[in-house]
Amino acid sequence: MNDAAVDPGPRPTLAGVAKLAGVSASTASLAFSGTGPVSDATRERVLAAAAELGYAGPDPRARSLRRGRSGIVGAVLEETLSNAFRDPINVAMLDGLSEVAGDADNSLLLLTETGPERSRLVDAPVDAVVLFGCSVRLDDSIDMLRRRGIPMVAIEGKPTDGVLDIAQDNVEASHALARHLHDLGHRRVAVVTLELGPGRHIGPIDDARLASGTTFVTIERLRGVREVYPDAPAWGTAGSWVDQGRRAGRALLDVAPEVRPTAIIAQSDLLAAGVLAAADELGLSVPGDVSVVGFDGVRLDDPRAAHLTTMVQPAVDKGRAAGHAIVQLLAGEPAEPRLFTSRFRAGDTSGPVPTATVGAR
Amino acid sequence: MNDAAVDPGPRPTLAGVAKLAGVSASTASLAFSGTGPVSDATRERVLAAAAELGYAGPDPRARSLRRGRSGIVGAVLEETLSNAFRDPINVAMLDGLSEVAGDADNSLLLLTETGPERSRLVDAPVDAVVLFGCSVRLDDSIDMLRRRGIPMVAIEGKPTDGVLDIAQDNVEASHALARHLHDLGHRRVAVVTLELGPGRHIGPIDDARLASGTTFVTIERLRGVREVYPDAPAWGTAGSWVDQGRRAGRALLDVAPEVRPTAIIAQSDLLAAGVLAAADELGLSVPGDVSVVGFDGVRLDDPRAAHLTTMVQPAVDKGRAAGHAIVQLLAGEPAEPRLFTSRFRAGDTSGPVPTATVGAR
DNA sequence: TTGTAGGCGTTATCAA
DNA sequence: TTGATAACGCCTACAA
Repeated sequence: MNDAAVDPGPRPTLAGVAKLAGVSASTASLAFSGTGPVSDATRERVLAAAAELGYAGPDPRARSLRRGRSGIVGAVLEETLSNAFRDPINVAMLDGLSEVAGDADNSLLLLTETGPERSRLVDAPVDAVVLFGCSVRLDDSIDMLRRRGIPMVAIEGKPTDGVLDIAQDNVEASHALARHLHDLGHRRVAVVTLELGPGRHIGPIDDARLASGTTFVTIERLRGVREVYPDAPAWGTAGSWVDQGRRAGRALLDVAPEVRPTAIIAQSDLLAAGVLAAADELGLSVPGDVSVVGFDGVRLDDPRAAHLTTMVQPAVDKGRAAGHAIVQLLAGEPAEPRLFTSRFRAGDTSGPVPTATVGAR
Repeated sequence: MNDAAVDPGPRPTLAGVAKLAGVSASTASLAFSGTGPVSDATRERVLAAAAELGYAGPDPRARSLRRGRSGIVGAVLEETLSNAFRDPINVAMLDGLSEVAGDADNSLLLLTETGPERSRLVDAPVDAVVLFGCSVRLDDSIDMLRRRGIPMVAIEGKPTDGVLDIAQDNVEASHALARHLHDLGHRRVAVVTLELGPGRHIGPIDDARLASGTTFVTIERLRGVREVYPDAPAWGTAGSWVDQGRRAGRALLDVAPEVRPTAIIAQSDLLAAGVLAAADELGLSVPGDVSVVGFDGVRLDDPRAAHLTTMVQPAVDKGRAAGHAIVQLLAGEPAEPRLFTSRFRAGDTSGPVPTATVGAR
């Protein structure tokens, strides 16, 4: 009749299917959801009608309004994806979360709150949210979500009211690393930090800068070191990747031997790998001339960092714990905050302080 | 009056805010969306009422039903996140996509279709979908989405009806790599492939296995090599990570010199890095004893692979292109398929065939 | 500039 | 086992 075969017309709806099948919309709904009692004959008829109309099942948007659930968990990162995922530790946490969330039929929505622009976070149809390290910048959004009753979990975030905390013993673990070096006799020790926020300032961190820092994990890890080395100089990086560590390493190590640190504590394994590369380029032997320790305990492909002295943290478990917490909160059950502990792993990148620093080489 | 201060009661809605502000719901809606004419006084009143009730803005679920848009783009991967993100090439593509999608106010929903279980893909409130390499396994889901009129874009997928193709010159690029080795005199060349699907079979790939393979990119890249080396043996891996390449390298190289390949073509840079590690462990020099080439042109931290001979592909651009296509399709505009080309990059891991294979070492 | 009305597509509740 | 009814919370013509 009509030559406009191009326009498929309005998409079929459940109501349309029901009409064609000669049943009520509610019955058709039951036929699809599998919930509730429907005779086989009726179900067949509904499915046949659906096939005929090319109906692909209930519209997820309508369903989520009606049910009050979207099946989506927001994963909030404060970096671009390529920066965040450059470090395997983040991928591991996300993987653990994804596993548990997936088992509960939830998918992950990637939310990168990278700037101060109006955040997509508050406009996203999420049932719950996991914050991967959250800084002050997000406070407004967090407020909105709290008002909406959206359960929130933070992994290594600054403890915040109404946000369940999945924490890591960053202070103690960093303290332990520093202790390890102190026991080896090191007295001139420098720290290469993760991004301190806000902004991506690269270079020495003085007290004023530190006081204005926003990234909780960076501050905590530095604190742990300074419990042992109160005056340890800190070098801030733009984030956890090898290049940044290399750059920091060159800045810290390419100086006269008598002022050169005998050990460097990097706040991540990736940064440590960069420091090792820098030492290599400067002709310094590790741990002969300088000791290097990392943090995270991730598997690195770089052979130089294969046996890094580091603190191993249970990253996947942390992600899983966040997932479990979310699932519980969504079920209306209470969830407990968690504190994960790191384990010291001795490698071959740390050793006794060089006996004669001056003139050595 | 009531001692139940614990129950915040039902969440406030736009209607509630409107009532408190003494305006109609539609006016309140306008006050929030910013669209349309509202007097400043009224807006103030509405916002004040919202603040008083703790209303955090329109419910995204209701909004997406009403508007027919959720602001969500699905990113479909066929692996666990940690596997997918282990290779920087995937992260790069995702980053490009995220950039463009984000500019258009869309967020990415991570959908890992890792098994044959009922897919979450068809139940997710997505406006559009980007498939990262899609195999036959997804055909049913793709069908559903097509019926629903959800725009789909595939990056390096098997060309499929109704799915916009963002392609890569995999055959030609692999051909070029093989040609390069052929020109250097190599005649005994082996291939280390990406996962072939279905399943994660590791080991030699014979013709029957190849015929049952599902992963398009793997098949294409192998095809390109076989145009030059019709009989090149292929070793299948479980995926693109260094360990897999190392394992493949050991299997292929730890044999008598007279049958050992003089060159290995890895289908990714990560796999190539693994092959280099294996060669190193076996005491083989590169490219003295064996040449190794990769694919992708990603930046690797492993110093051994710093100057890998490879084909550089514009991964971020591919992700961006997918994003642009999605944005156009969502706007009802037509979008063109794209074909990206790779660029040969000579490194120091490929060289002339060893003159005396036998007895060398 | 504001209000009224209707519906986006489902599903929960209840009664038949 | 099925059907009628009523939301879920919002937005957008259109009328006032």
